[in-house]
Amino acid sequence: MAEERLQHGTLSDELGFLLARANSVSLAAGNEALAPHGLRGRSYSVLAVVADGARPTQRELADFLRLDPSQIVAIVDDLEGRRLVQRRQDAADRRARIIVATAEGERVFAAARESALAAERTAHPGFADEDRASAIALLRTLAFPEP
Amino acid sequence: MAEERLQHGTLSDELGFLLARANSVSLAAGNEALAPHGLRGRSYSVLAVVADGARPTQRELADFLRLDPSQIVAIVDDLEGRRLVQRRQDAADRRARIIVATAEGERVFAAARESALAAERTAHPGFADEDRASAIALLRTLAFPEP
DNA sequence: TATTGTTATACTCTATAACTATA
DNA sequence: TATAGTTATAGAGTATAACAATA
Repeated sequence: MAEERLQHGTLSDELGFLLARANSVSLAAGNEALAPHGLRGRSYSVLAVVADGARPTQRELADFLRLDPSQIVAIVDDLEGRRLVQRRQDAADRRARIIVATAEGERVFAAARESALAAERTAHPGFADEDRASAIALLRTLAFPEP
Repeated sequence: MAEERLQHGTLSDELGFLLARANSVSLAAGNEALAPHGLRGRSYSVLAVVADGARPTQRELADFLRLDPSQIVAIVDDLEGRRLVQRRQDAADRRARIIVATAEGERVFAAARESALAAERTAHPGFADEDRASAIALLRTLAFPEP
């Protein structure tokens, strides 16, 4: 197969390319696993933060997930329309909306998370459990670079 | 800042989320660095494979970069229009087009690669050189999962 | 003045299907 | 029948600017 021949080129030494390809593999598997729950990668991420009880504002979600605030509006509109999350007024700052999960939102998230983690394992076989912790630590340094 | 508080949630244990965020950080820095060369992440990747002398067909590029064949058409059209690559007939299979770099394409790639690697370093500070080799190895297993 | 959420818009990327020419 | 490249189209994701309410 051609892939093997091309794998030894200069691109395979670039973080950017490897991250893009690994993300593509992961996202394809993730979207497929999340579809039965009516979610995609982005809406799953929003629901995950909210179901965690973090009570984030939309702005905090945008910063954390690296999505534009206007994208958060659309995602929260969708999730709210399906009664999975609610917008609450922030008592301290009346401009801000705090997003919380409904009981149904927590149930959907718990089921979706099972599917997502299973998909992660099948999408990345040969990725041993003992590697996982160090891999997560490494990816955190790439995902949250220190200024 | 809110980011620190949210960083301890369940999402930060998921490969998919960390890959998506790391890729977002990397891509933003990469696109900015490549813009002066008239390239973006995807066209840079195509040019990189071709400038390597790999002589891939468009189908091989699609598989390797995980882009749809129709996307390769558009990217090669763009690069060919700017005289950075050429389409060649494959003598063995007249359906296939082999993509090769022009001398100008090799020059543009060499300059772009300098910018891309520099951007990689600034986008991911605290990512020590001694870590890099093992990180690359790890990301390869995520980017090219064994079937 | 600056920030939060919102609306609007344009552009890029992704996914699919169909067509042609070759195998 | 199947594959390589191409065209077309729709949907998802990204980026920017402007606005009202509030700080």
